[in-house]
Amino acid sequence: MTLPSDNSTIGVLVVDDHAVVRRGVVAYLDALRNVEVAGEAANGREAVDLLESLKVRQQPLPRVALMDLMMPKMDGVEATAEIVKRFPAVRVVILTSFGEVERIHAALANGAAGYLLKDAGPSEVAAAIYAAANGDVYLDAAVARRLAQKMRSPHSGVAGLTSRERDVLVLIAEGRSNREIAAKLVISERTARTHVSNLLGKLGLHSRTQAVLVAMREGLVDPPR
Amino acid sequence: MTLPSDNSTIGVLVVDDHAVVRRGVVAYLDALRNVEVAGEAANGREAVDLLESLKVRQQPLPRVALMDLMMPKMDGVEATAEIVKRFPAVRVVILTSFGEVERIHAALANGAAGYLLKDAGPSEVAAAIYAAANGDVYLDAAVARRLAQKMRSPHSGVAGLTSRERDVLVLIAEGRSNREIAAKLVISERTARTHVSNLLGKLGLHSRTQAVLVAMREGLVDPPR
DNA sequence: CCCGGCCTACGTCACTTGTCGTAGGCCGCC
DNA sequence: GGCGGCCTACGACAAGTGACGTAGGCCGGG
Repeated sequence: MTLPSDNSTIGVLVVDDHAVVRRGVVAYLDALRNVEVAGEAANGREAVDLLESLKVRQQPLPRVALMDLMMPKMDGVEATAEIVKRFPAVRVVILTSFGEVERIHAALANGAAGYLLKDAGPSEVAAAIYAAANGDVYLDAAVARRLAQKMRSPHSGVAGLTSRERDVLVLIAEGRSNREIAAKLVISERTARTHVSNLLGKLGLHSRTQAVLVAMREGLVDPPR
Repeated sequence: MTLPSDNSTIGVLVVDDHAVVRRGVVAYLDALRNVEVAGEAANGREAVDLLESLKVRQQPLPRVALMDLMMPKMDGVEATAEIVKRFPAVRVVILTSFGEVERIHAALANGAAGYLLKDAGPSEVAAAIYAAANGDVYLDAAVARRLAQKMRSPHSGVAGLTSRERDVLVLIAEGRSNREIAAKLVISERTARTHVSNLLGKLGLHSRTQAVLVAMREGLVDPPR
């Protein structure tokens, strides 16, 4: 674990919809001498608003945001994009329960500076914060492995799909029929079926029901609640 | 919030696969004077083993176990059943992220003494522990509402399904075809289709793909990981 | 004992889904 | 300019799916 290059205290914003988790993270951070909890937020919207209000009051922004994915109001992927765009000085580290390849991709593509799983211990959280504050990117070992795994086989996962095929897959995972998909995407039902057939082939599946599970597993859609 | 009837310290076993969550819960509990963390476990198996080893060494068992659902090795529902059966003195309180009706039912049917959501604050956790220690059952308000809601409409949710139909629904939610379902359940494919058709009707659905989503929403199956 | 509900099973029909091949228009890259 | 990939679209066919009605055996409650 590398300490940050300067000695100043690192402000950290904790974003999670579960109070228990925020409490746990804060407990982790309290044990770190050069880290200070700069605030808490229960969802992405709150986080952005909080940063905004700090900015207008010309108060110092936290250097790092520890953020859950899967929150109401605004999820972590959206919030990351928003924060990276509007507050480039704030480095976003994802801290989430699940390692879905698709969300990992999305988060990193949106400028996340790290990705942790919630079974991480205090030292990993610390390492990720220090890395982020230093401008580095920290990936949980399990996450990195999963990412590398998918990289190696470029045509196995959802990564091998075209953007249109992903659109279709998302709709399949919402329980839509081919007809509905066609209507939503403003294409003919035949074309929708072409996309379905092609994506099933690429994923090595034989039915849309299985496709639903793959879409969930890869984090392409939220589990229904 | 009612304090426990006697003054002795309440031992609490914390069971969750996420270290951060355990840390948060422990932080909650540390603030309660008459509660003591009696141990931690990362899954149901560990929890049962820990209780077992305490028992053989004739050490006092915790009065309450705070348990997550959805853990590797042994999930919370199974673990609850096991603990209630083998260690009746230990009251199990569920503490989980999601309020799926089906799991709530399963957990309570297995003898859980409470059901909390992870967005609960410290006071709710405390109330649930005290209630459990007193022999009462504590239900999170949102959970109770959801439960009551489903009670009122006996034939809308998965509750209206026969046990065989639930079996079929679970297999549908695993992406199985009618033929596979028939093979698994050792019935004819026609019969499997009868069950499918009947359960779709009861749930007000028109395709097995939608049934997958309902099964997930109700907690009848785990989201695929 | 009879009734109701459940599980089993079949036939039939309509519809949906998935496969295969084909093909034109568009766009970006070399 | 040519080539490749993508999106669009169709025909035809096979297979899977879902709806409806029917029916026998079993079991538990009144």
